[in-house]
Amino acid sequence: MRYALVPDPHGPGGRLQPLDEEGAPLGPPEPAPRLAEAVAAVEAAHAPRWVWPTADTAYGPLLAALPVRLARCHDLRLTEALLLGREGRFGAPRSLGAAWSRLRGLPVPADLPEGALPDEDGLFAPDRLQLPPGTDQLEAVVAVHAEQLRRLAAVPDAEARARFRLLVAAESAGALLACEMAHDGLPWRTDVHDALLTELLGPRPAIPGTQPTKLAELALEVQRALGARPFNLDSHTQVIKAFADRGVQLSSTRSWELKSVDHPAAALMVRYKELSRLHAAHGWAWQAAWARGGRFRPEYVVGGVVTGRWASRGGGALQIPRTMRRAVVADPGWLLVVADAAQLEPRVLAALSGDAGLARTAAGGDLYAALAASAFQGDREKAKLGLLGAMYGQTGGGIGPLLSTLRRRYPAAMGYVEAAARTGEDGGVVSSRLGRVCPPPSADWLDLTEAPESGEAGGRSARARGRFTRNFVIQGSGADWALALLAALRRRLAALSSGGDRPHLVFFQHDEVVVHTPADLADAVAAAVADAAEEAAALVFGDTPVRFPLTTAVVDCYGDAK
DNA sequence: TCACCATGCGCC
DNA sequence: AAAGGGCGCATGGTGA
Repeated sequence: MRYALVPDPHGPGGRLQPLDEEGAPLGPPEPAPRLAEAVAAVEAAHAPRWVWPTADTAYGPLLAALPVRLARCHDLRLTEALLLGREGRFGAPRSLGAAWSRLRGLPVPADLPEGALPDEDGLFAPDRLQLPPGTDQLEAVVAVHAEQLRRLAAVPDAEARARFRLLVAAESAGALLACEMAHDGLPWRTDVHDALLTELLGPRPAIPGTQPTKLAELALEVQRALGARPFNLDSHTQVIKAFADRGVQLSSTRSWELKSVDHPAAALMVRYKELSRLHAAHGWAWQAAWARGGRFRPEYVVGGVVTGRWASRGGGALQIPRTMRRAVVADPGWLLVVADAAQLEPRVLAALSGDAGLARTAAGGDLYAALAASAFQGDREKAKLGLLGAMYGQTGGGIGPLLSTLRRRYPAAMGYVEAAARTGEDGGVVSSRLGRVCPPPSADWLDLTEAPESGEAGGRSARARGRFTRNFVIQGSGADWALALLAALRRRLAALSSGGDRPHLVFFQHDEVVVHTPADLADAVAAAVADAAEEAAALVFGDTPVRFPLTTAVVDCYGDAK
């Protein structure tokens, strides 16, 4: 059973309507003055698939008042985007209003900029959904949903259709989870974070915005070592000039270039940049903005990356420096289960391409070691560099011989990524395993000023797009697997409880999950993660000898995991 | 003054 | 000859 749900623009109410599996109404709209209660009752009775314009507008605001977590949903906006890509209309507006307008032959409104809310209390307002004035929101939800189900049924080839439906379901499960993680937050010990910052940067400046003492001292040391007048170390041009004045030519201030420079100021400069970045990106200002009340609450953007990876908005959730993970500490009586997929992308390549030889190296624990043993005389570093280079489209850096070896030993795997690259160079589109389609060539890829190179098809930008599509099939299919993992894990975690407390996912970063759990459930959670990983592999890749093992740690502190 | 771009670096 | 994918964010610098 399915249930359409729309919240009222203001207040705690909304409307529901039961639907059959084809999306046809099973009854009239049901007004719900207290939406959370009505939803909880329906969930208990039917556990339907909830259909709404977007999870962040319909589910997110409901969470505080909702006594249960909902099992399944169909997010119209995310599904619309997936369908549009598949139908060759990548990037067309995907709001409820846009989908409704296409259905009715009306002018299609452009999407609002991501994250731009009209105003605080306009969060659920119909205008955010871009519906034409006077349109009944519930009617639009029901109609667009039914149409999406028809479009899903129209995907040719039964296997591709089944996989694409899985993608739609997993993407929607991700939307539920993203709302829940934003609501629950990642445990963040402000005092530990403070101590860490103080240790590295000196005491917290009394006046916010002023430079911490250790940064100021380092700046002076750099200037002294260069015998320079005071200059702004945060300005590339001033730094390059200061070094040039001492006869050190820099083409940039990148740390790898500074590290290769033989001058005492260079090392100091590198240290300054490291600390300065920490201060700017994850210092006290960041803490005040994002990590108050013992929780870091980032906003995740499901499908925010074209490959299907998630993005985040505000707080740099997916770029927390490793050193800062020390501040992520489980609540008393709770633990963190940290699990990350070991060498996900090469395993994805092995499973996608069906390369029997590569699959053998991916049947056990350390893929790179197995690869090294069979093709690189045991040199693990070479094996890793070569395989990563093949997946990213790298050709320089002395990697040529490694690629030749791989091409000889693993022709199917290398052929797979090379075919994807050729498709991209020729202007075509490629898909992930579950059927997420990459964007077509855009103006970015068409550099008309580029000089055509003799005897070669396509120029620099064509090859750049080839590298993009080459990587898309891997990164996108890895994201498919991760979404399936999340959905499976979320379902398994919902079945666990200890004295009314439940484990919940608190962090997800491409191929890594963190579960915050009552301590006595930690082993059960670890087992659930392992089971979910296997389920994801079977769902996404079917019958494959490739294993997708996880490295799992049960810890008090995120910084202690691996 | 504001919007935008370039640089550089954190994560995968 | 050389040629590495995807992001978000802070800062300085530029031009309208």
